[in-house]
This record gives sequence, C-alpha cells and structure tokens, in this order.
Amino acid sequence: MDLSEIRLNPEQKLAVDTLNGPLLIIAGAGSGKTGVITSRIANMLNHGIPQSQILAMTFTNKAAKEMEARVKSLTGKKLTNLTISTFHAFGVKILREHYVDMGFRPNFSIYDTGDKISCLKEAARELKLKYENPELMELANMFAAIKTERQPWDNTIDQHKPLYKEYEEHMRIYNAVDFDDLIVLPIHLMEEHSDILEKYQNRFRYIMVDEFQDTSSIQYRFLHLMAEKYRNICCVGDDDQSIYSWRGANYGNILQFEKDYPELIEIKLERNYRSTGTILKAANAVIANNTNRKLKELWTEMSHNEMTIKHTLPDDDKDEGDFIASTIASLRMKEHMKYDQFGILIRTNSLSKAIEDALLSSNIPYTMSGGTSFFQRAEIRDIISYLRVINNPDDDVNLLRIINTPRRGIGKRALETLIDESQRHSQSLYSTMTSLLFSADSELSTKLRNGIAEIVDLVEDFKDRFKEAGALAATGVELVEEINYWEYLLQEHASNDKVAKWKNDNIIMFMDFMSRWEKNPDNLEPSLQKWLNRITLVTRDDTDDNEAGKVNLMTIHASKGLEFDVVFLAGVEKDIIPHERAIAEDPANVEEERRLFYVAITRARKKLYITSCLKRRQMREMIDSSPSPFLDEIPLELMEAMEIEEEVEDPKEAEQYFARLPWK
DNA sequence: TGCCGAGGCCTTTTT
DNA sequence: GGCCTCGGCA
Repeated sequence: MDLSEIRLNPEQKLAVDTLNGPLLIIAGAGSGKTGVITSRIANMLNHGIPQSQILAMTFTNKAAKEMEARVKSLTGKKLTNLTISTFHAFGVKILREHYVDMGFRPNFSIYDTGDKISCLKEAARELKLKYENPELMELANMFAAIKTERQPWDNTIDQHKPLYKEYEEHMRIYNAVDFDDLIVLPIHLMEEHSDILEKYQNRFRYIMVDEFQDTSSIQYRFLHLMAEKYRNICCVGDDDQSIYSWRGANYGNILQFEKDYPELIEIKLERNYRSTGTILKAANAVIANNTNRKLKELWTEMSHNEMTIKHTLPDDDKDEGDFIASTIASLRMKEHMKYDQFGILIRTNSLSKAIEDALLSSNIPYTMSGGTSFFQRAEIRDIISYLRVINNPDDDVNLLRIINTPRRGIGKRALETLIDESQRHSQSLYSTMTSLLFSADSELSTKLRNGIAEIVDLVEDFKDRFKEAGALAATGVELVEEINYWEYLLQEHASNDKVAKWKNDNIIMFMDFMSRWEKNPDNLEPSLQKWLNRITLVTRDDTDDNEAGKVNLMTIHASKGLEFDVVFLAGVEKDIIPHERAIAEDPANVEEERRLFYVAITRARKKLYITSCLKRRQMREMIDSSPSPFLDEIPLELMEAMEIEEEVEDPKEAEQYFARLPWK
C-alpha cells in the first residue's frame, strides 16, 4: 500500500502533514484516528525521520501491535527501530537499561495486582497488623494513588505510612517492582539524572500519544519531560471516551497540554466513517447529557436504509444469552455475516458467564478478552510462579506460592519460622533457606531440611537450564514434569479427574504460547525474564490472531478502539450501567459511566442490539432488574422495542411487554 | 505440625 | 461456583 492511495479529509490531511511542533488532535469516535496516526508515522519515515527517533505510546499492547502492522503495510519497511509501546512496557525498557541507577538487580520481577496484595499482606504480617481482604485492596489503591502523587499524605491516612514503608522495603528485598513503579521510577531517574534525561530526549525527538484522555497526571509528566526539549509531541484523544479515571486517568491533561505548549496546533476530527446515522445520533444524544466536555458533534454521510437500534427485555440472563446466540446464528444465515463481525459488550466480567454458556451450547466460536484471563487461572499462576522464582529467587511472593505446591512438608509453622528468620536478617526467604541449608548447626528437622533442599536444588538446577539458549518452552515442559504437577492435579481433583485433565491441558497450551513466542523472529534474544515481563503486561490473551472467525465477547473497557458490524450491548440495566458501586463512590461518576455507554454504542457500524434483563442470577439467587436510565437518553424514534420471537404469541403478552418499557 | 474438609465470602472497569 | 480460612484430626 502507498500513502498517497489513502484518501484523507482536509483535517486528517493537516494532521498527517504536521510533523513538527506540538499537535493536539481531538478525534471523535470512528473518525479514522488510527489511520491518521499510522499515516502520520509513515509520513515521518517518508520525510527521512529515522525510525529510532520516533516514540509512539499506546494504551494497550494490542493497539501497539495493530499500529505497527499498519505502519508496516503502509511503508513496506522493516520496523526494527521504531518504538511503539505502552507506557508500562516502555517503563520496563528503561528499567532494563538503568536498573543499577534505580537500585535493582537485572532479573527483577514485575508484580501484578495479585502479587502486590500478597506482598502487602506479608508486610502487614511483619508489622503484626491484620487486615481483611477488602481493606488490603483499599490500602493497595491508596498506596498507588500516593505513589503516583494523586493523593498526598495527610493526618487521615498517616497511620498507614509504616505499612507503606514496609511494603516498599519488601519490594526492594524481593527485587520486585509494581505497575506504578514502571511509570514512577523512570520519572525519578530522569529528574535526578539530567544526563539520562537528555539521552532519552535526544533519542526520541518525535513523540506520539494515543488515547491521550486516558493518560494519568504522572504519565503526562513523563511525556512532558521527554518532549520539552524538541517539542515535537502529538497527542491524540477524545475527552468523551475517557473511561479510566479510577486508574488515575485525567482528561484535564488535555488542558494542561494546551497550557504547556501554547504554540500547539489543534485539529478536530468530527467526521465519522464508522457508524450509521442512527447509531451516531443516538450516541450524540447520550453524550450531550454530560457537562464539561470539549464541544464537538460527530456527523456522517453514511447511506440510508439503516436499521433502528433494537431493544429487548429478556426474562433473565439465560434468555439474554439465548437471544444473542440465536440472533447471531440467524444473521449469519440470512445476511452471510462472519462470526468476527459480531461484538458482545458487557459492563462487568461477571456478566459473561450466561452469555458464554449460550454461545457454547449453540456451538458459536467466541473469544473472551480481558478479565480473569487465562493467565490468572490457578494452575497457570502456579507454573508462572515457578518460572518467576527461577528467574529471581528473591521473589518471596512467588516463592511462597509454590514452596509447598505440590506438598513438600513445609507447612505453616515452618514457614513462619523461616520468614521471621529472613526478616531478622533483612534478606529474602530464599537467601535464608540457602544459608540455613549450608550452615551445619541449624536446627532443622530432617523433613524440613529435605523440603528446603528439594526446592533449592530445583531452582538452582533450572536456573542453569533456562540460561541455555533457545530452549525456553522445552525447559518449561521439563520443569512441569520435574515437579510432578500432573500427579498433584490428580490428587487435588481426585473426585473429578476431568478437571485435572482440563487444567493440564491449560498448562500444555501455556507452554505452547511460550514456544510460539520463542520462535517468533520478531522477538530478539528471547529470555525467561523477557517472557515473564511480557505476560505480566499482557492481560488480553492475544494468541497470535487466533481470534479470526470468532465472536468477540468483552467488557466495554476492553472494546475501546475496536469496531464491529453488529454490536450486542448486554446487561443494560439499572445498577449495572451506571454501575451502582461507581455511583456510590461519587455520584459525579455518572458522567464517566455515560462515557462508557457512549463508547459502547459507538463501537457499532451497522446494527446495535441492546438487552436489559428483567431478572438476573446473582451468586445464588435471582434478583429483579430493570432497564438502565441511560436508555431514556436515546431519542425514541431511533430505538425500537423488539420482542423475542418465540415468546410473543399472545397479544396480551405484547401489551404487557410495552407496559414494562421505562419510557412509557 | 501438616493436611483435609467445611463454611463463608466475593472483583467494577486494567496496565 | 470457586477460592480462602479456620478448626479438628492424624
């Protein structure tokens, strides 16, 4: 493909041609944003800007991958030096280059939320504090806010300072960093070492940021640091699609950007190329209820003979799933649509269950991305923990997870003694274990000594084996055999060996991912640590485009940036969207929930189906539900109530149906 | 002291 | 429906 073949409207063209100086692109949903960004990069390359000087920041790894593929097809060039990365992955890159300056050893671990909670729990135990899980999660969120400077210490929370300090100390001992560190540590590094800052400024003279509305204040500070000198920074965003404020996203960054770079050029992309007029009108009407937004109105020249938005009220979540499955099946038959043209969007992961059941029983292939993904399954986490410990034996959190899995006779009591011992010496558990093992006079019971020796031998043995080049996955398979994990699974699921088999299959699949990653020529010098870093930063299981030919089921959050010909928006009910907990936190959150609803609607190209159940299974019981108040914001003429076919035989029933509609 | 079974509880969204 | 915790047993 050639750049000149791409037809751009005047605003898009201006965006693509403006290569120097600060640029702000306000890009409405479906306005061809990705095309503009990739064309702009291609244009830079055509103008002789070296790949190595370009840094493009994206929000997800998936977006990064897609962007790279599109630039590749536009330019036909090999992109060995172009950096397209998420903020977090870029942080890892800097950490890998400068771990010494930051006080880490080379094989550092990256802790995800679960590891973080475990580490916090350990730290609390050390201080003889006991917290319930929800409290720990609250503390974890608070500490994240403090670390990223969203919240200062004050006398209402100062009591938690010791725990915070203890947590940080543990992380140092474990040679581990958390997600926030990946952003914060590079900033500190650059602020403290002007030579390093300058190195990065000179290296990346052209910076682009996608999904700018979802950057946090601290991420903005990072961008500003990097871009200040050459001022070639282009931010692309849409304040109406800001849906990550709970994670620190601050769309006020758009205003800050205008302040810091008063010379910037601002371009608005308001022409929508994605959706039908009906869908667009509905989206515009919904988002118009938000205050405090940059004014823009999307418009389209899409052809007519459009379908209205269809709304149905299934009796319960099972009916909802069945409705979606049968509609997909019939559209596929009647309109020859392919599975991957369908997207099913949900507000929370827990809503997926009933839909998945329905898709499965209708034999409709699907992928569920995000959420409790594959990598979170207990058996996969176990194996990952082994790999983490082999890579970084000081990683106590992961060592604790596997030290007695499968059973090695190292029980609770023994562990407590070991942990106390390591605390006394301010060293990691593993160091304590090795020194105990080699000191002759330690009073270890034979049983305990054997258990410890077993794990230490295993780690030392596999540390070497993994270092041998080119055999990551093969060594992984050997590891799984060595620890007898299959035996353990059988034992654990003695009553149901189908489960054991299923879990074992998952591990085989996991090893297969590893093998494919290892063999991919794009991954230069694959190593155990690189693989581990990668899988902690990738939640979405992007299994090398296995998704083709499957229906896409995902949360609304995960759908950002994607589009589908047909979208089903399920669970559009009171307390689900807007979510009750979001509103309970702060009633003002209704605006973000509305943006979420807006993002969901604008994913649809041609057809949009909305479902609201009247009852829904929650945990054990059936609870009553009612349609979301957001539905009232869609103009009546754009949306049509639709009966679920088999059910309405009786006119009376239809009458009742209409009586139940919220706007009647 | 380690292991196993019973009972309670829950995650809103993700790098 | 599954994971974690606690209490009793070997």
